[in-house]
Amino acid sequence: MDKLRAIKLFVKLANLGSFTKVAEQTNTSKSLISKEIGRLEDDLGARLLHRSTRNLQLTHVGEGYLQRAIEILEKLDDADNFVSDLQHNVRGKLKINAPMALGITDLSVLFADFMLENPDIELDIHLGDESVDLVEQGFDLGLRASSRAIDSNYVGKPLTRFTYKVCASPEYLARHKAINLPKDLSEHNCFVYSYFQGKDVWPIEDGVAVKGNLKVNSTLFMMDAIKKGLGLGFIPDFVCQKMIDSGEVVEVLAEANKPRLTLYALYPARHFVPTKLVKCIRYLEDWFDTNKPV
Amino acid sequence: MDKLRAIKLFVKLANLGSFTKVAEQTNTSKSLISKEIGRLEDDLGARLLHRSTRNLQLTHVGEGYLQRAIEILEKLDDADNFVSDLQHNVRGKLKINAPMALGITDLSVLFADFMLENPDIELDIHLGDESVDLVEQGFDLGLRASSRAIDSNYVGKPLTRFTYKVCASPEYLARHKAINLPKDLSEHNCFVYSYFQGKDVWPIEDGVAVKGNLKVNSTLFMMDAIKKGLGLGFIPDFVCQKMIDSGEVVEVLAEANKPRLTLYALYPARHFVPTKLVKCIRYLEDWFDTNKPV
DNA sequence: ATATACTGTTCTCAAATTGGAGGCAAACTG
DNA sequence: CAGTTTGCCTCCAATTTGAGAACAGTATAT
Repeated sequence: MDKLRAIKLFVKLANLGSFTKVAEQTNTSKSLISKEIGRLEDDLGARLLHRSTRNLQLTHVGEGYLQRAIEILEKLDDADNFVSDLQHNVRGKLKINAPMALGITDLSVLFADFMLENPDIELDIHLGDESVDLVEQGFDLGLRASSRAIDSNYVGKPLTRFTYKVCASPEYLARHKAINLPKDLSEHNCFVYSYFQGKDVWPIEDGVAVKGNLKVNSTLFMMDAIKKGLGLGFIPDFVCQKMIDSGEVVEVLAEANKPRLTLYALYPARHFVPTKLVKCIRYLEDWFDTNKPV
Repeated sequence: MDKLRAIKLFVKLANLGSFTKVAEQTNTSKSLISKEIGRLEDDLGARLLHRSTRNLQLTHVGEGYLQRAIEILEKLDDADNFVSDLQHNVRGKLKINAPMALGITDLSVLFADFMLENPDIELDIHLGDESVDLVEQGFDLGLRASSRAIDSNYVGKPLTRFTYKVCASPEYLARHKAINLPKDLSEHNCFVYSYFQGKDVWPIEDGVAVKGNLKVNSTLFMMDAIKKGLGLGFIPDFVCQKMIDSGEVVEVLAEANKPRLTLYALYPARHFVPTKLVKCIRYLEDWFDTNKPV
């Protein structure tokens, strides 16, 4: 028995004061209403209203139950609306995880733009390179750079493709041995990004073991050290491209085989993606389409 | 779809953290739980929890919905308990309607006894001969004297049978014409009970038109006038019997055909009679069984 | 009075929904 | 790398369901 519907019908019946009218208003039959109210009364073990063919009268019990029933239905509506709001409204929090490695550069601009366009969406951005489980940590969205396919529990929308470049300042190159082959790097001061998975091995060609006197978890910090001519860095192109273009730093080993990664927008579950999240993801896609014609 | 059960299962699921455990605890199957939760999610249009084979995690939405769901279930329990209390507790008010005609005599004793035995029941007794609709006026119980069957909307428990007697004082009879046949009454001073349905016709044999100089809505008052030898009265036997036995008044036309009435305890609906009402009705039956061996 | 219209309930029966069993792929465990 | 456990899915029998008609009763109109 669908108690909820019975309660709804009971409230309606109490308002309209007629089984027939309730049936008409709900496009059902009199018999249904009669049965359903009867079932509810059976379930409660009490009579809710006295019926004479021409008159309906709430019982003492019915009186009290009606009041409570109304409250219950209100609370239910409330709960439904809560869900619906969270689902369809472009409002509320959006908890996002992005790797520090690329968070500081373009993403800051990107999300600033997004927030301008969607003032009702509250962003809660966690930058960090630890591999976190989105669901476990309650993230709505995660950005991941990956060369391989995506974990099947998540949907991964590819946003852009990027690669890494080995950068150094012109001064550094002038003052040190020439770098013609990947293995030449082992004799240079190669900065290491703290959370880089391969740690002391740069994924150039088959991988090159490197060492250096700076380890830091910020590519921008690293870029500054490179610009000062202190050493070499293995830097994502979206971080270093502008400086290469301006001549501040120079790319070496441009021809060497380096991984081409894809930046994914990762989000859990495939059904019922909240619209605010959909909006955000779409924004990400658009932004990378227009601002990053790699 | 039984949304309520789905909600209950969802709450249980959120607590136990496992579809399988919920199935075990509810003696149902995994598939049911899965289906039901799925249905709820469909209905809400949102995912309530992320499931990976080894881990359940409430969604943002699910988190909020859970909270509300718990409140809803509490309110529902509350409503059920309210009904149950009102239904089963031997406490609370009992609104009773009884005809004035017989209310003043035995009923006062009867209900006094009843209240002694049931101190938790509050009686609200309305004496009156106007024919009131029990349900409309919110009465739980009505006492009715009737010769015919009972209105089908009510259940009528017969309590006792009684009849009427034509009474006069010995003095009155000595000072007036003899009364041998019903029609002789028309030449006597016959008191009329105000609310008596037949008004000026006493239902003796085929009915006898009478007239008199007293009209009152209390048989006790009338009895006093009779005892003083002022006239004749058509009096229920439970009012006059004792005085007849003691010789204070005398019955005339004892052989004439007078209506035999039944006193009914009338109450609405045959299902789900509140226990306090059941108790009261049973008390009435017992009382009349033992105290009134007519 | 008699007829009429309208009430809520009951009955029947076809149709929809249901829930359990078993199999499934996935994924955490050791 | 098995092995176990998880949630999900498909299929089918069984139950439940609800519309419609017939019903019993009553108020209103004639």
